[in-house]
This record gives sequence, structure tokens and C-alpha cells, in this order.
Amino acid sequence: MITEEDKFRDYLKKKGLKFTPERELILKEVFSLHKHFDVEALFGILRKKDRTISRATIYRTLPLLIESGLIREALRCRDRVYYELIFGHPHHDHLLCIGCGKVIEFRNERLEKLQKEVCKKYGFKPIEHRLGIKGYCKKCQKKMRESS
Amino acid sequence: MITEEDKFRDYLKKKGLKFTPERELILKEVFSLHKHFDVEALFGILRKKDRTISRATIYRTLPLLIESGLIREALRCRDRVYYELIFGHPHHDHLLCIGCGKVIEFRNERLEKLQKEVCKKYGFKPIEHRLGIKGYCKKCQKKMRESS
DNA sequence: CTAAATGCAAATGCTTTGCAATTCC
DNA sequence: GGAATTGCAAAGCATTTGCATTTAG
Repeated sequence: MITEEDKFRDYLKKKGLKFTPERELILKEVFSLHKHFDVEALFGILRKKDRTISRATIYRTLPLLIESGLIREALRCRDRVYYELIFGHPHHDHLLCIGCGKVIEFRNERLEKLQKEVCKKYGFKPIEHRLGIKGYCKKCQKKMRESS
Repeated sequence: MITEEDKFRDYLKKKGLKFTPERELILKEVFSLHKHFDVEALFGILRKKDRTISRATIYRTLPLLIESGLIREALRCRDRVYYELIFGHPHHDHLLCIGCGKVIEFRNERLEKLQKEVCKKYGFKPIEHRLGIKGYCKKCQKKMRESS
């Protein structure tokens, strides 16, 4: 069974790059988080485990993780980029609550299929897609009803 | 018939804000462009018509155009934000070519309907959504085949 | 009149980069 | 051994903001 580390090592080797302790730490941490993360959050967590790791290294490593197909940019919110795992995590789309910031992940096969059909119609070869629906979650709708 | 200017004036009045020459110029220019635009492009064009208009005013005006429901953030590419018209332009989604940067707009009713169903399932009240599919357009696929 | 808007320049905040020292292979 | 990597601090860059001046209503 191929692990994320195998995949990352393969990618690095192929590119003539090194598997350093810093890269290992970042990889491990990213894959032990089980939700979206941004650079600041990741930096905070990593600093607790390694007092010397720098933001620069994180900024330099994330593109490698993306290029090796392990993570991807999931969404942006107020100028912050949030990443999510791809490896071992099936593709999904997002519902974003404007009220409380909650993120609901969902997967809908028909939606996926329909997108492929649209691409076909335009002779377009899809590589990846992102669907984000902004609105109000159940709780926030309830809050709004109660306060009005 | 209500124009974009009417809509903008109404919004400003409601908020106790002013309809200035700068805001008028920006509004007019944005609505005479018929494609996505970013701040730099807009600034370049506006400067030709008004030597003194500043980036700051553009940055301060765009949120007003968004809040009044005239435009919206369409997509982001390499840290640049691109806007598009809403007023007078029916909702659509995007195919983005990784090769040449081409943007294809499309609208698919079934896709829209399906999204509403997903929201319903989660008790989520959708306000707006964005679907972007990245991949390769016809021409770029052809180029890739020929060069390999 | 006067609150709001403007242009400018300085500040902000995220991200990138140059560099000297270090380390993986 | 030597190219790649690191941390640091400085630089970049899009965007925001403080302020003195101007202006719409």
C-alpha cells in the first residue's frame, strides 16, 4: 500500500529534490490534521514541534505537496488560502456558511457527471474543478428567524 | 427600465453615500467592458480617461458595486481578483484553460437545479455559488498532441 | 454647510526571495 | 563534495488606510 510519504518521496526523487526533516514534519502534520488548514495555523502547530521551522520553508513546501498531488487549494476566504488533502480523501465540494464560517463537505455523483458532460460539449479536458456554494447553514437561518 | 446607474444611485442614496464623478466613471467603464477585469486593467483604462483617478478610489468603489448587486468576484488567478458583471448578465459558470488562460462561460440548468437539491438536503440556504473547472481547451489539447 | 469622498503616500499583511550557513544524497 | 535546503531578514506586491483637501447634496 502506497502512503503519502512514498508518494512525496517519489515526487522529490523524480525532481532531484531532497526529503528533509522539515519536509517530513510538514507532510506528517498536514496528514494528521483532518480538516482545511491555512499557512498561519500550520505554522503555529509546527512551531510547537520544531522551534526553528520557518514560514519560508512552509511556503516553499506547500507547492511541492500540491505538485505531487497530495493536497490542493480548497478555498479562499478573506484573502486567506485554505488547503485540503487529496491523497486518501475523495473529491468533494463545499457549502460555506456566511454566518458562522462553517464548511460542509459533500459529494454528488450526478453533479460530477453533469460537469463532465458540459466539458465534453465544449471539447474541454477537465483537470480539476471547484464548486463552492455560499449561503446560510441551518443554525444561522434559525438564529436569523429568531432575531427578526 | 432600470439601468445599472439607477441601481447604483439607489444603493448609494439608501446608504447616505454620494454619486461622484469618479464613481460614475468607474461604473460606466465597468459596464462597457464586456469581460472579466481586474483592478490593474481597470486602472489602466480609467487613467486614460481621467489622469487623476487613483487606485484607492477604485479599491473603495468596487465593494460598493458588489454590495449594490451589480458585479461580483468571478475568479482568482495567481493572486489577482477578477470581477464580472451580474446586472444584466445571467449567472454562469467557468471553464478555465490552464494552457492559454482562456475563459469559457457556460450555463447549465440541470447543474443549477442539482445544486439546489444538494442545499435542500443539508438545510442550507444558498446565496451564491461559484463553479470553476480548470483544464485544457480544444486548441491547447491540439497543441499538446502535436508537440509530443 | 458638512459629512463623505478623493488622491497621495505610507502602512499593512501575506508571500517570495537573496544570502550565508547547513545538510542530504 | 556539491547541489539543494534552511532560517532569517529584506523585498515584493496587491490592497488598505490616515490625512489634508475637495466636493456632492
